[in-house]
Amino acid sequence: MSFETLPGFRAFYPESSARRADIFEKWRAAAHSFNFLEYDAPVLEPLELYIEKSGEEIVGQLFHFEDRGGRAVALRPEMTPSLARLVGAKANSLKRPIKWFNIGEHYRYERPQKGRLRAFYQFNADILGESGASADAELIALLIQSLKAFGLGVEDFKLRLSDRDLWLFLLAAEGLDAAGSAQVLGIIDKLERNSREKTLEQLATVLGESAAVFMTKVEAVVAIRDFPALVEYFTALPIEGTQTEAIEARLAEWRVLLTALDNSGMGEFVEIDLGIVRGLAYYTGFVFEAFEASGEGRALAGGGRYDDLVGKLGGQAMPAVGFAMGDVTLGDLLEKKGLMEVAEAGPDFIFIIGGVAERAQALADAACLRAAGYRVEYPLKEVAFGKQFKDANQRGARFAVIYGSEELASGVFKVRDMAAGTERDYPRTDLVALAESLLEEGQD
RNA sequence: GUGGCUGUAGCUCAGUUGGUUAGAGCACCGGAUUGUGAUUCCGGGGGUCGCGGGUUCGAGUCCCGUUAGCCACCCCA
Repeated sequence: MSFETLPGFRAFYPESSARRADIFEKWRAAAHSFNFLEYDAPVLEPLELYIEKSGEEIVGQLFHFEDRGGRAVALRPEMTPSLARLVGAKANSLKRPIKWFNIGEHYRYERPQKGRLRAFYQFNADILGESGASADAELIALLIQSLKAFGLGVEDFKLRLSDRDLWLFLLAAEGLDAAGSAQVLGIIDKLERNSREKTLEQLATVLGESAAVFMTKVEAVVAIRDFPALVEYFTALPIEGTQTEAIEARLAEWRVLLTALDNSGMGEFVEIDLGIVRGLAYYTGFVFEAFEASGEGRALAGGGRYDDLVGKLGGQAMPAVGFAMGDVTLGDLLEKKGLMEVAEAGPDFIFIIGGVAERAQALADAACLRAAGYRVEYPLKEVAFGKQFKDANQRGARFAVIYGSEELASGVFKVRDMAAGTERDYPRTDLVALAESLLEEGQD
């Protein structure tokens, strides 16, 4: 009987494990630099948690089953519902703003394809308890920094920024209620993927005869790329009274957001693009997605404001904004750009052991250096000298230390710098101090 | 869930119109090599040719099914 890895799941041999560790380290370092705190939640959750957030349709996309206690459970497909529950449960005692992040594996029962697997890692970051656009700016700055940390620049990726609130003004002007608006946003979300004819057809089912006129408005809005044009378009809308003030207020929020991003040095990555509205209906304000600069591929990261969700899932209402970044699309991009760290570091020291008699001293020294935190390797069986050096070379050792009868007889610590090819004797005094100076300064 | 393409050693691949015991390079292990590493030489392990069925005297090769991978659609939290 033979077994294979389940579809859409990956095994991590040391090389890919090293790459994954590198990605996690950079994500974590970025989050820490913005003073986000790490949290975690169960991988297995009540199925109901996801149905409550996303509706019954979600069940078909989940790994779910009934546990032996008769509970309907699911492997987490995303982090946000768990986060909302955690925060909601302690809402009154948590210092705000709450800035939290998580790096964890998520599971979705979907057909694997380019940039999408069934098990993948996500970096989630959220700011809760602050409704102002400064929070959106802080979060977006973290998102951009998290990508820059890999050496990616403006020529590699961009962040497409949009706003569902602005869309709602437009839709209200068309006389649409909440349900109709949600429907139209769903159509706009697919604008890029569908033909103009198909989009028109879909709009007509909601708007009837005004669909064609509305379509031209949509095309004008989606073409806007800079803030002055955005202001011009929305202040010129034929809308009166309190709505006009609301639009003014909304544009002021935009100003706060864009100014903060410019001041943080992130402005160059941001591109206004109201074509982004994001699929599910719970987003309430700014929404954004990061893409490869060429526009190819799936989104590198996506997020937005969700001011109503915590109240719905956690009981206690709380404004929130967050993003998620996956390891699969990012890994593909890093690979393509040649920015993927490939190998795990080699050992600091490999011991070359002459024979059974010399092994005792080598083991004692290895234990000493290992206790001090150095990476030390030695052969587990008796092997010819030449082979040991060859092996040390192949394993990428920084230094080889020779344990032969001559060295032990004369009481020296003979160290060979594998890269330089130099070899020197050192007195057998403080090995840890010697190791430290060798690794810092090398061998003269 | 739907469709297209592809499955021969760990990896990259060869394998003639269907014909005996399925090969190469790389990688791995051992040796030449009992005190010095990237070269060289020799040897070795590793395959139910993705799996199942069919056609045939005979199938890695042809046909059907299935499974997995890749890609696209649906969906994308």
